Amino acid sequence: MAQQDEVFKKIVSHAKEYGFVFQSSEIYDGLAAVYDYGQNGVEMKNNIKRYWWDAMTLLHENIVGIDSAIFMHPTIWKASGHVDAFNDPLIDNRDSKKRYRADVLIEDELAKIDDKIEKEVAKAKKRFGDSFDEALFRETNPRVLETKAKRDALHERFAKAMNDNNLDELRQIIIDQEIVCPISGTKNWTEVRQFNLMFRTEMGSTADGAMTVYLRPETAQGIFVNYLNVQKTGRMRLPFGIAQIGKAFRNEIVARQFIFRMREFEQMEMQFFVRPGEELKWFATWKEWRLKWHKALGLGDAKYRYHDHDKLAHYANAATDIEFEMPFGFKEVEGIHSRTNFDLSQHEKYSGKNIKYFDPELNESYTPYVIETSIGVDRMFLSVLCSSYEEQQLEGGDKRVVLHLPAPLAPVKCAVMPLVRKDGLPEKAREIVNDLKFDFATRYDEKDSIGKRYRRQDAIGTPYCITVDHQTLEDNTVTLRERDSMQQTRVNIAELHKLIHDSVSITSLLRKLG
RNA sequence: GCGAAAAUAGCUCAGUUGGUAGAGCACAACCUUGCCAAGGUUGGGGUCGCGGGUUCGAGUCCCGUUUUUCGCUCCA
Repeated sequence: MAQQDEVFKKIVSHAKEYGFVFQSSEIYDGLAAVYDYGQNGVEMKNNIKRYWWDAMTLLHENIVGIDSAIFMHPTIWKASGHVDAFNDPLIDNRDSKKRYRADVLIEDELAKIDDKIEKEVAKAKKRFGDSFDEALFRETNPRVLETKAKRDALHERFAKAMNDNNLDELRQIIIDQEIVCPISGTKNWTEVRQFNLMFRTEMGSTADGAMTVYLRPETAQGIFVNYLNVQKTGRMRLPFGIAQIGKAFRNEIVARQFIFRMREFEQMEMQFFVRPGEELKWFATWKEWRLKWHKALGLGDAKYRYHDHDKLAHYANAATDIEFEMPFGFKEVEGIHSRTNFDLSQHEKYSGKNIKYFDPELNESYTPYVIETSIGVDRMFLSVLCSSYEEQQLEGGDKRVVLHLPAPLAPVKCAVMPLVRKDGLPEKAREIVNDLKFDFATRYDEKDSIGKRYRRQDAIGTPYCITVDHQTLEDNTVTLRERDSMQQTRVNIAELHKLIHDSVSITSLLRKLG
């Protein structure tokens, strides 16, 4: 395990050194769990997205894409359950390490004070028997009145703090009331923190007219609220799917492991709408299709496994993860969920609009069931990077660091280099670049020894290096050097385009999917 | 969130009991060689994460803070 940590550290360093991933805001000491993609990272990430997008929208005639806005009507998040599920002020006790809802602790305290009053009343009742005037007692007894005054003051203070969402005040109340942890019995409390999954902001430039909106915590809802628009304008018939790639935002408490868990991340989600009762059949189909998509990259079949959920979320009736073996263990890369008709029903309820699908074959309206496939772009990126990284021992004691990226995902497809920087070889190499650059990400490099230049390309996973030598000037042939095998073949310049295209295009991957 | 460790050049790291910041690689220019990195010359790049304190003097000691990593916890 320690060795694997070392490898992961090297991969993180490599990602930075070669322009794949940088810490966000690095010159300002960084921003926790936020990362930027560099010049090579963005190319690879775009290739991953292209592969997914094309696999969804080109290979399935009943799947179309959309691009919904990050801002959505706030009620959408009420309907989806995101607002209620994560909106509590939480406080930890440092000694017991238990976490409590601050408002519940204070409510318990209020209840205790109420008990005190009731006890006082009960005591008096016992003492005075039948002649006891309870109402009068409550209104006149000084001890009851004093306790009740305290209670009301506390309640008012608490209500105001909750209303203002004043977390410091909530903590101050807990301290002032000397509330102790039921387990440790101590008052060693942390700050009160709002545990809120969603990032909140305001829409509207004037303070009084502003409305609270959220940065979407998932892209799926943008699909649900548009599904009928797409169905009607695209003349879609069930079953059909809507695909979307976009940023999502979650205020994770613990965000860690490089780009595996970030606060701002990118999702590729596809919601597949089916007839009620057919959802489990489609769930099984998508489970299989999605794994096939992963395996076509050739990162190694043994690196994948399913993880079926035993505990299901409130909206699901079946769920599985596709896990990938990262240096820190098997981790979820994609989730496939049978979400029932939960989301669409909720939106129907909260919007008050009829968003049922009219099925012309059955001649009836119903709320479709949904199969969701949801994959994290950044996690996908990390899995590709980790499984491609190798420190290779070569014959003769040499070492090289090479990224065995699937060629269609590589940020640079080919590098053209003159063997020497004279005799017209650079000019010839430039000619080749100027032809290839229209179709492939192509680099030119003439600096340092040829071996060094090959290694530089290995480090960023460039599948092909094309070298121009003196023979090139005579017969228009070059050497084509392949990254993984380091084998060189002599080919005519006219053949380059096809040779490269056949292995670096996204199409070559798609064909494996049939 | 709790606990532990770490932070010095783009990367990997050294820096003695506190005394004027270093190496290798990388980068730039020039020369040389020319098919699997690490020839020569020269050069650029660091207020040692940030803030405060102790001291005549802090990369080094103390406090705080930020970020990262690991374990626990939480969450999908």
